Parts: sequence; structure tokens; C-alpha cells
Amino acid sequence: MDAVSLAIIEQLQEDGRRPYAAIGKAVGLSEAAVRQRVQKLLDQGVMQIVAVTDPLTVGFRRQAMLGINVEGDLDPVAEALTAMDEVEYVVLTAGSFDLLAEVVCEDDDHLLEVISKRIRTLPGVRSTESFVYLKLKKQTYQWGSR
Amino acid sequence: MDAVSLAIIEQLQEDGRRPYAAIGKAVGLSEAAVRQRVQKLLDQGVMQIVAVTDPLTVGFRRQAMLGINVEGDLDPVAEALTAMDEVEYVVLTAGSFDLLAEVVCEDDDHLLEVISKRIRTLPGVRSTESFVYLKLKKQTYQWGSR
DNA sequence: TACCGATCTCACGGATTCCGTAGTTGTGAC
DNA sequence: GTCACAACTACGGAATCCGTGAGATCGGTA
Repeated sequence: MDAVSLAIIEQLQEDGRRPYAAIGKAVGLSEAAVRQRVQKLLDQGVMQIVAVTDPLTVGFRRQAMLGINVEGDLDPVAEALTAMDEVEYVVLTAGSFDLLAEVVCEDDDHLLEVISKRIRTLPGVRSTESFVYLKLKKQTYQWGSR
Repeated sequence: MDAVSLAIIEQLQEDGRRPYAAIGKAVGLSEAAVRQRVQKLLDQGVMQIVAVTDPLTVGFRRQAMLGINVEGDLDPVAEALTAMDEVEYVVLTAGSFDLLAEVVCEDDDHLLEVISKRIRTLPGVRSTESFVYLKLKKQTYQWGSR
């Protein structure tokens, strides 16, 4: 992860479909070199190039962030969450929650089922707190813009 | 937002650089039609095609989720957060926080400055609680995979 | 010193993709 | 009916993608 790869990522944060030649011109590399680096970044899992939406605007009615407290080892709980399709985002944190998980659901019934039937019953989960999304105001990935 | 556009988004959630022709074959549309739809989805802000990373793996040392409570109107605070480069994600929520904000910082000093000097001093902010990220376990955008 | 592996440049050529445009179809309003 | 508009198809030229091979450079290492 040197400065050049950083610069390539910044270019792709602005436009994930930008041509390799254009990126090369911007970062001072040949088209072939950019191509190699991008492929490696993707293969290594350092970066992914994907479409991102606001689920609430494309038919999903309910979305929430869950703060979760666990007794004992965090990892089994984190793994179980990671395996769920409805869970988009899992992060271990320091603070009054042990981990945060973002869930995307079709409707209230679905959300209720995921939280109370599938997450709160996981072994090790001591308690959860839900923050139901009302409106997404910002969603960016351009830390490169500074 | 019909089923076809949904299907197009799903394709691009798997691979943001997938060719229009391949998408067209998958969703039953011509290449040009897919191109038009994708362009419209981008123009309307429904979808963005971008590179996504884990900031902690590309040089940013500190990342945190902030739970914020506000007195009075939420919008001015949400707007102020949205305007900050360090804030990647802002969402209005129901629950014990009025809004959640994700911040990405270079190091501890930077994080401290953003939280205590720039966010907690915003007019209307009553209190904040920080959840410093220890490890990102999952980051997906493929609600289409179900 | 000599060698190795990694990375870059440059070049190439064929397949594929992109993109503008012209023509067609379908639908709702009046 | 017909007019307007949105969405689709078809098509051709330009640009891009992608594998490939040769040669240069630069550590690190025996």
C-alpha cells in the first residue's frame, strides 16, 4: 500500500468505472501498470468496486443499526452475524457496545424476526439496542478527497 | 424503480465494472437500454459506482461511530455533519440516539479534534457517545443476493 | 559479484466495450 | 385519431480492455 495505490483508489472512489488509461495519466503510471495494481487490490480484498445505494429508496422498508453486548468471546457472535444475508455491516468496537451491526429488511415483520428470533438468541448475546433508520443523509467513500 | 432496474443494480453490486452487454443479457435488455438506465440511476443519485475499502487497512488509524443527541431541530446538525470531510455516513434514527455519524480520522489527535472541537460544539448538540472501531468484520452491499 | 523476483514501461493486436445516433414501439392526454 | 414523450432496439466508429512478450530497473540475497 504505497502512495500510488492510494492515488488509484482515490480515482476509483470518484468513479468506479473510470478507464485505466485515465487513471494512469492521473497517477503517473502506464495503463498496463494500473490494470495490474487494480487487479491486485481487488484480489487481495483491499478494495471492491461496487454499486452502492440507499436501501430505503429501493424498496427495503426498514433498516437499523444494532448495538450488541456479548459475554465471553466476541468472535463467534461476529461470525454468526457476518453469515446473515440481512446484515450488511459488522464492526467490533470499544465503548458501551461490543459490536455494531447494520441490518436491511423488507418490512417491520422481517426486522422483528431478524432481531428477536435470530440475533438475540445467538449464544453469547447479552443484550441489543436498536436504532431504526429514519433517513440516510450522507453516504460517501471518498476519504481520498482531502 | 421497477424490477429491471433492481436487477441491474444487483448485477453492479456484484461487480461495478461489469459490461453493459453482460448486464443486458442477465436482465433481458439491450446494451443501450442498460446504459441509459444505469446513467439515469447515477444521475438521480439512486446508485453510485465506487471503490470501497476498509479505511483502517489503508492508513487511517482511527474510525468511530458517534451516537448523537440533539435538542430542537435535527436538520441543522445533520447538515453540518454532512458537510464535514471526516464524516462518511450520517443517518437519522429512532431510538436512544437522534442520529448516527461515522467518522474517519488519521490518528487519535485528529479524532479527538473532530469530536470535541467540531462536533460537540455544534449548536443543538446535547450529547455524544463514541464507539471507536477495533476491527471491521463485514462490509457488503449485496442486498440483491436474496 | 551474480542472481532472483517483483514491478514498471512500451508495444502490439484482436476482442470487447463504449457511446452517439437514428429509427421503432408503446402509452397516456386531449 | 394524433401528438408528445419515454423507453427500447439496431448499428457503426471510436475507445477500451486484456493478454502477451521483451527489456529496464531496483532491492534483497547467496
